[in-house]
Amino acid sequence: MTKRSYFTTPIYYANGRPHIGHAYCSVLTDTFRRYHALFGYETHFLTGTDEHGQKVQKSAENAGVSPAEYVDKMSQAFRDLLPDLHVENDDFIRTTEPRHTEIVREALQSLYDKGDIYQNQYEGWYSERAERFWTEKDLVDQKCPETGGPVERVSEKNYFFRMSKYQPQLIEHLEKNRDWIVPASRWQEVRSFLENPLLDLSISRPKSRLSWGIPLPFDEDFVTYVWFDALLNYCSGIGLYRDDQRFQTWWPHANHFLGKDILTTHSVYWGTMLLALDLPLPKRLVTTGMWLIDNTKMSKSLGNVVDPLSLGDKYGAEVLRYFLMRDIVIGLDASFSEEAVVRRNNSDLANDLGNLLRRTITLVERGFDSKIPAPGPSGDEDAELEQLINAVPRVVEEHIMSHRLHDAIEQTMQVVRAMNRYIDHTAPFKVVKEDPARAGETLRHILEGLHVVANLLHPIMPEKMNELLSNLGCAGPVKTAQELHYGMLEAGTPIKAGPPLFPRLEFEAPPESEAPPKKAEKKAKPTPKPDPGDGMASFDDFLKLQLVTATIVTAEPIEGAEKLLKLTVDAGEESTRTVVAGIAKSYAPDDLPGTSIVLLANLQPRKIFGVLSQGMVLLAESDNRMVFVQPAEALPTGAKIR
RNA sequence: UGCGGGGUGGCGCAGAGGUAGCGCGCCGGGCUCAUAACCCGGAGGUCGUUGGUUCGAUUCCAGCCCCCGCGACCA
Repeated sequence: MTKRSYFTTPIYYANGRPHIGHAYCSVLTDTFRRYHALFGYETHFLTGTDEHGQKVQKSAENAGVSPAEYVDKMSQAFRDLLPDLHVENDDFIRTTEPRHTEIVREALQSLYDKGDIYQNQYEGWYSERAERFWTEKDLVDQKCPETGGPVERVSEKNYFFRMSKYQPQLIEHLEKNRDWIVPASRWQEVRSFLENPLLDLSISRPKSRLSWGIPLPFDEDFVTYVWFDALLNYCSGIGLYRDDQRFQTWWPHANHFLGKDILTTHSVYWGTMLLALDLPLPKRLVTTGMWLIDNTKMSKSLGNVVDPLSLGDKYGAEVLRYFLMRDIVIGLDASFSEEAVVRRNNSDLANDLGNLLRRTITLVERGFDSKIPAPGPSGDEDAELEQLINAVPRVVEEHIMSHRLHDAIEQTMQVVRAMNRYIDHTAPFKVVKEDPARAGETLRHILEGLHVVANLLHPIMPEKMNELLSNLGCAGPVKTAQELHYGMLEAGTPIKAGPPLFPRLEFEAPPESEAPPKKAEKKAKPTPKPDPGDGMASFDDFLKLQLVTATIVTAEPIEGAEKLLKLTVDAGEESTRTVVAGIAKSYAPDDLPGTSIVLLANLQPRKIFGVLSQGMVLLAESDNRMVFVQPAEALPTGAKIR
């Protein structure tokens, strides 16, 4: 029976540029695909971009182009990243392609026909300004909590997917398949999520508000929203409803790789969708952790987004791949730093592997006319090394099949370390003078070991390992790991010396951070992205702030909040404002009325603890005490501060 | 208060019911074929804390403390 594996990454949302997280997931999936191929599986690898939705529509508007033009460009950025990272995908799907949209419509229609999609009135408070609905609870003084703008009661048609109907079946599947979700802790998480009743899933948006989507086949005034649009790519991409044989070939062997942040959508939403569609569930969900930057989540607003392309340029795609695969345990978070990349390159790749290759080849060049030495007398340590070399392919296979990639790599590198020990102990560089045949035999052992190691690391660093294999006089990697064993190199084959395979790298600290951050400072919130212009605020920047004097009229605690007070302030306007301030630890509410303060009047309103705060009170902080900033003498309220 | 993830030698991380491992770094030695690489030896941990289950827990359970992410205590 043919062994098969079908691999997917999430389709990436075409509303931002690729970052290290995308690169990681793509490389990880690619690595597993290559390992499975090495272990005798036929493989198929699909990735792509998710291109519909509000954000894309809006970004396109902002950019002054059509959504189609916009996503063409963004999708290309993701597509280009793949070859740069030596990712070899078989297919790249875009959710705007007819081969996808048609399937989505057919799937929706079939669910509609069987009654799993139903229409219902959705009633809520719609904020024109925020372009979204709020529930009664969200509202603040009957205003939009985000913008402070008006909301209106809107009742509109909406289509729902009967997700709740499939909850028991999904739970059953989960219980019967303990290994459905990797790692096991994530399986637990999903199970506990399913202990609460599922709600049905809203899957539509009226075209009047969102035109950039796939129209519902049974109601063209609506487009489908997110779930059916995006998740179904995993099936449309392999021929669902179009090429049954192809679909049957791959779908039962689906391995979805995904970040832990989208586990619920993939296990619960996608799971129930498939049950409703009478399709089998994917074989496995492999949930990855996140790369943290300086122990903080990477985010645009912090300005710590790591660009995989520049890193690839700087250190080489394959060094980056090795780092990403080696320095994180699948499912756990790890912290990313360039320094760590350099360290990993130098210790594992340059010192251990590259240097071993180098010294071996030099010895073969000098003592054996650059040809693989003929077998010679064996010594005490030979058998042990041979055994190790022959065992490692199966060890790696076992680890890979249980998604323990870091163990697989570690075990492979152990062979390299063992060979460094071996070459030291057998000392061919010495022995060659009195017993060339014996020296040749020891070198053969190293070359054979390198051959096996190169094949086993090939899924992680395909080009570098091809180079290594070519140094050993091999045309390329083995077809499958089954044939991989000690003794595959032919005596007399010319070996080729090349430049160092993995040069040592120097870590250059970025110019800014000459002082490493102190431990004590770690607690401090990361500072927001510095302005491009050297951290200085321009005069114009300052003028944007409307600072005025004001007087506190009333003050009261906020229920449930420890540090917050709700203030009513008079800023010289026709009506007073409500402002929330974090001063409950420093001031008693009763003492506050009449206090003059400085108010930042044009701050974006924000709902805090159910109270809409319209502005910010300027405070100075000292010893954890918050102290009002006040004018030096009494002024009328509303006086401008410049 | 909530949800999730953590607290293991100087640093970065594995691990798992039976008296702790890996890499880096550090100290001492060796080698000279090699990319200041490689090899040998060494120092260094009461596995956050307190109870419980157990013949036995760092590994299981409960409480507590601390850290990180998300969220309503940030405006």
